[in-house]
Amino acid sequence: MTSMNSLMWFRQDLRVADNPALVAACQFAKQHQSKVRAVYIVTPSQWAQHDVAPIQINFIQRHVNLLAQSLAALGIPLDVLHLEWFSDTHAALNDYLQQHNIDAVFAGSEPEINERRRDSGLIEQGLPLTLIDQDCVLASGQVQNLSGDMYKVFTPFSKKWKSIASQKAIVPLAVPAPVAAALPSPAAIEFTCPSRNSEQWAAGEGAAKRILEQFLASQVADYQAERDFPALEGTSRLSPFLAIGVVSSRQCVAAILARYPEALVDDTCAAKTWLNELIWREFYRHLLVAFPHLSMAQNFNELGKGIVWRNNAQEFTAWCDGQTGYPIIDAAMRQLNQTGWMHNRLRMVVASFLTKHLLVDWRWGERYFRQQLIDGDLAANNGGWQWSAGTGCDAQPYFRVFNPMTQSSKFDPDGSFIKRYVPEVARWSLKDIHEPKTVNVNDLFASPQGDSYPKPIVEHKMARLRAIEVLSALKRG
DNA sequence: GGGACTTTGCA
DNA sequence: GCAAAGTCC
Repeated sequence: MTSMNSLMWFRQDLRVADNPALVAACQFAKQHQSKVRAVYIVTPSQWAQHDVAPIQINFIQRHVNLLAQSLAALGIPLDVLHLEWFSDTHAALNDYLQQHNIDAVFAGSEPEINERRRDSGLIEQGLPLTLIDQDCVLASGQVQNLSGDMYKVFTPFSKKWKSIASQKAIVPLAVPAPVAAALPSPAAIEFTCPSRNSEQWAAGEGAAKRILEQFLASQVADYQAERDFPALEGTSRLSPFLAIGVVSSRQCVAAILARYPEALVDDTCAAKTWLNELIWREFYRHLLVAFPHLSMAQNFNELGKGIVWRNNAQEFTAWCDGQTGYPIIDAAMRQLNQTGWMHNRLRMVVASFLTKHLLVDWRWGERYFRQQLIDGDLAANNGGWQWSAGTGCDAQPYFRVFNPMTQSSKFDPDGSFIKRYVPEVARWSLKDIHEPKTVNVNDLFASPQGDSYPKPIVEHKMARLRAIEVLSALKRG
């Protein structure tokens, strides 16, 4: 005899609110008057291969612990399975299903190729797994151009996205009702993985909800004006939560619509710029599903294969360490290294500098970002890097090379962000901070301890022309 | 400070 | 024909 229990398998959807797979698991159990269990699977080797940042792993661990508590209140026990690779999942889940008389497994879909292969493999091998689209407001494949294909340009995608979304009720799902008596508070769970303290970030669905509400109440209208200034807290700072699904994009869009009901149809809406950022996220996820080679470190645009990267290892290390001699670049990289997060404007600036000025393969930078970022997300990270390198979709003309000096004076005009992370230049003039001299007279300020600051690693004008020449030669064929 | 530098998808 | 997170002169 079978007891028809159900299993909720949590992955990148670490929340009990607006979680359609969890709701499905609870409904299944209710129909069959049976029980619900939940699992989270830790795969250190797979994560290492995917370059998941230790700080993100720590953030996930904190949320799995909080999730276990929330689920206990609903009468759902959470087990954490420690495996190594995705390929170990089938055997482990099969055992688990037998052990607990489980007949149905529910999980939210994920866009990355290894994750999708794992899931389709499990289904082929007979695991009773039901995947439910949950990581986007509009599921991959639902936003198509008139030829029935995925868009390759953001603006028409976003227009179509809004027109479809405006026809739909965007209503987050409630937390499911308890399925059984509350369970005792679960024991703390620790992953056997490299970990790096993420306590600088509040954790939990409640914290994410508060950040979202506060941002919408007081900042979203100024987002367009303030989002480009790293010294300000002008961005939502929700990316770490979105990346692991502590908050869903549907919750974010619904929260926008609660305050700005016209957001999807009125281009002058105060929330439109931030809404567009959420649509960028969906765009990149849809792209990852439509073009699986993006998950495999390949150029979106075939032409990218022809770029002869310089790939100078010392220059790459200087970039990673924040020692390029361009204060804006170094401040940005040090923010990443010290906090596990970087302001979005600066992500574009440093990516342009690495790929264009230094001609280092965008994959090197993309990988380094994933290794450091608390909000690491393959789709968005890859999309952003390829956009910067000029190998991506939404093609920018190849001669667009960010000028680090212009970007510096435009977006950190008083140098306050730079000085926070590059104290060596604190006493420099603003002009020198924004336009570091190739021959560095500021060495005079170096202290006897030797905390001098490097001269610019590359001269802008030469590097710009060099990058444009490499790319234009490619276009000429 | 406005136009030139460009390619490509999309309607 | 329009647009695309820029720079240069």
